[in-house]
Amino acid sequence: MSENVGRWLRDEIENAILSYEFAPGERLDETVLANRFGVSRTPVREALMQLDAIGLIEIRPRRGAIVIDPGPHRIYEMFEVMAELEGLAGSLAARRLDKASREAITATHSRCEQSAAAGDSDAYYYDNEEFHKAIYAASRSDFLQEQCVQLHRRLRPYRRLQLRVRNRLSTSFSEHCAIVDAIFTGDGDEARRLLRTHVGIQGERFSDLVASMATR
Amino acid sequence: MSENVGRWLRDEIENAILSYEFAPGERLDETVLANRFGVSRTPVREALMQLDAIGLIEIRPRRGAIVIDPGPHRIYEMFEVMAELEGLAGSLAARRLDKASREAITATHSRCEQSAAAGDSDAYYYDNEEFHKAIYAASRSDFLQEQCVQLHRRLRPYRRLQLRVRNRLSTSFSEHCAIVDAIFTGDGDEARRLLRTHVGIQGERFSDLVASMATR
DNA sequence: GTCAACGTTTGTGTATACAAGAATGGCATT
DNA sequence: AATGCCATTCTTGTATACACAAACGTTGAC
Repeated sequence: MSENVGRWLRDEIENAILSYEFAPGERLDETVLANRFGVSRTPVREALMQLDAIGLIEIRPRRGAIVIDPGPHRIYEMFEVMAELEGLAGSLAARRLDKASREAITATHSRCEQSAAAGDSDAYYYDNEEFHKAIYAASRSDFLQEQCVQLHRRLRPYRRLQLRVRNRLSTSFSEHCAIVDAIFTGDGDEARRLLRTHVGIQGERFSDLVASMATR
Repeated sequence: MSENVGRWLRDEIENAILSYEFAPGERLDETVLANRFGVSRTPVREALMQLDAIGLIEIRPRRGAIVIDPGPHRIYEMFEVMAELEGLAGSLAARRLDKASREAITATHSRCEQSAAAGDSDAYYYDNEEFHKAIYAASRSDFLQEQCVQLHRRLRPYRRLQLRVRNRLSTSFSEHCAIVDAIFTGDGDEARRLLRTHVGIQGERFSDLVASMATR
């Protein structure tokens, strides 16, 4: 639990939104939330203001807060930006790689290998996250790392859907192998290119998924 | 003035920070701010929470808020990310250019030409901003556009310093010409490359500036 | 029967009061 | 004289109360 109620609530509500407990478009009543978490309206409001600033909810003056529904198109746009940022992280990582980062990438990469081999998509989902975070860290750019982590977090629910797709686990892992190779050989441009497609493909897959659901 | 006091305060304090009225590292006392703006502490706190979420200030639990001092290195990192995002915007703009965007770019571009010819760095500063925003808009990616505008805003104070540098106006404008060319001919890769260096060079110039001030 | 206007109700926006934690200064002790 | 501890004070964190705006339902008129 966090140091003060406001931040704790922010994390709590953020998780609830990201796990679809609070559905997109749903109205968030301050009093209801306050009762639910057993606190007064004040910290609830503070949490909501922060979530509004992050862009997870929208507070319409005097009309309450609603959970933002990004919509398929916007989610695709977010993946597009994510791809670009990860590409940059990869290219910087290739240039600036040091021993510690190299070890971190190797470690998370082999954990991915194990869970991919076991076909455990839940484990892979988690290990994959750590792998990507290791690359952000290896970029040695604090700002870039923060931006990546934040966007990664917001895209989490949409990424989760995809690993269940047939063969995605093994494809994803073989892409990882090529990325690790490029970074370890110091080929920044190649790392950038590979990461951009590796991430970008998720946006496209998401689009396909939505399209197939819409036409069904 | 905005629709409610909290948001108005957020903008007000944000501007004060970006214009160095509240210096980096300075402590922001809630009561003092409340008195200064003639409101109670509640909306002040709400404004501060939002600024914390955006990353302009840091709220240390039970110890008050301080204005974040990014420091030269972090500012360089921010320019690096900005360069990447602008590159993406340019490449998308080249691919998706429509009549309206083309006209907007042309219009802002020629305004830049005029103020560059007049040697009016203040006017150029403003026109340059509009030119870049026209490119963001031309990318037709709402999310990317928002991210760009936000980062652009945060980097504003550091960009302002640089236009005073000798010859920067004409160099900047000739870079613009090449960028417009690439976008209008639909050469996305070239637009990306040009924009990346056009923006990236500002980060480097900023570094040089800081270095020269430090060794003086 | 339908639409508009008014009143009621519900929920947000702001202020204030109170509680709890951190900083600061003084006093005592070594 | 310096350092450590305790008390006081100041500031933040949370709750509550009140004010005001918006939505909804009801009633009346056309």
